[in-house]
Amino acid sequence: MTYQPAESGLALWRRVADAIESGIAGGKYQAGTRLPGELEIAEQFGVHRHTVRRALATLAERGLVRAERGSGTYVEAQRIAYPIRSRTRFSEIIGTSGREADGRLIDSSVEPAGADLAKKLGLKANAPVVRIDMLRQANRVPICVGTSWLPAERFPAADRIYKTTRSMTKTLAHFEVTDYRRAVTRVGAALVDAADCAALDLRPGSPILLVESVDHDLNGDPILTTRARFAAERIEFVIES
Amino acid sequence: MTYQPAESGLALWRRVADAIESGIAGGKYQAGTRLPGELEIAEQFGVHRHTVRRALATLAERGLVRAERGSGTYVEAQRIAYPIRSRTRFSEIIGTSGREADGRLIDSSVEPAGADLAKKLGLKANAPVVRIDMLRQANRVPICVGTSWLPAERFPAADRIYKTTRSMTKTLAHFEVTDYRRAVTRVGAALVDAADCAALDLRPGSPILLVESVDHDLNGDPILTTRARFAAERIEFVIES
DNA sequence: TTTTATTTGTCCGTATGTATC
DNA sequence: GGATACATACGGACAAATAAA
Repeated sequence: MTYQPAESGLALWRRVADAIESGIAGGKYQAGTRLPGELEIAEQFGVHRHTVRRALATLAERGLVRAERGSGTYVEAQRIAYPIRSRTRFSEIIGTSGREADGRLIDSSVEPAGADLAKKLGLKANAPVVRIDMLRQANRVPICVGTSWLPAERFPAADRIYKTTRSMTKTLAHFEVTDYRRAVTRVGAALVDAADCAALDLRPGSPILLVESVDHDLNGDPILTTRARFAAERIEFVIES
Repeated sequence: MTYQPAESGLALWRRVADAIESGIAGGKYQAGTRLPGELEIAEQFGVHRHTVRRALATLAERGLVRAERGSGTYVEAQRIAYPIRSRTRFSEIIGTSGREADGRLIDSSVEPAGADLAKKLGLKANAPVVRIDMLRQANRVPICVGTSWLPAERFPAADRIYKTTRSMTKTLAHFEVTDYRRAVTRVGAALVDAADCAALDLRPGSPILLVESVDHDLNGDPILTTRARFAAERIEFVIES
């Protein structure tokens, strides 16, 4: 068990970290602004600069702040809470957070489904699917890039509908699918690649969240599967059981 | 819409990628083994090396393969599917996948809860909590490091129990909590820091999955909250709705 | 330890089909 | 139709890292 100062029962660096975190949560330090210098914070708490550095390091690891050598430590923007549940709609989620959702079609085509894709969508191998590559934004800030696939027989020219509606929900509604349910979601993480780096406006080496999902209509038939990359610094998934 | 060779309706590099992916899924290329060289694959499909490189790049982005300059391209180990549901138990999940789960206590103490922690656990500010830092492994491979907090009044010396049982489920059972439920899970991503880098046996700059969770007992009272960092290359979360 | 061959990474270029204005 | 931009595909050269002789 760790050494603990007798007076408080809490390691110094944890107290400093808690205080700074409270300052961010309470609005004392606004997103995007610069924190006081390490020496200044140290003086303020009456601790050594190393203690402040340890506190800042834990906050940086959790993505609350970002240190820039030679410049200072900055408060990161709060991540958008992105709930994953039976009813998961990008536009609804972003809209609820008080932001304006926007989708943009990057590319599309009709292709024969590979083995994996055919299985996910319950199709025969090489059955035609509509592929839609898209970029999704909240308040003009890119949130994710991804690819969706729909059965081409049931949803012919879905890509053209998406291009005008800029919303998957509206696109499906065009085909009389008024409601649908998320069946399964898989979440992993990786590093951004060069192409996504530009599309998502991220620095090279930034982490991204990989999401694979399958949606069913109300009869339980798969209608849509998506593979998306989210900017990890802007999003946090929330699963409520 | 993209240019497509008329004969097939599918871009060449996509066909190559699909074929290699099928080879991995079908066991033709086993995890950890080396794929044929780029030139060899190119000859096999009758395409240019650059076309193969594009196919491999997409597979690498999804974490299926990993290229090593001067050596070759290797099939990555399949990520462990880690379901997130009402009943989420590390040892059960790892055990079900045919692996041996193990937990190790790194550090612990009793501390006053900060504002955020007290709220999550439904305690008064500065109420004492037991903090347990731990490392969890599957087949001796580190999977995650994290910190759990429990109300100290209800679970006195929970850290000592954990140290011997090496399992949170067994620790809670010791306090007559035979069952508990995951209430909420938050998932983000970041880069590994120096300390976790060593603990998780990762290369610097590797992505990690950040997980914050709160568990309730069957009365709906919060009993446990955890903040963990998972090695993204070894784990994939699965949410079924 | 040094050399050599192999393999991936990066850059130059050319040609072609498609989409957009 | 023309001009432009972009993605695909091929060709070649060399650098950098690795592995084996």
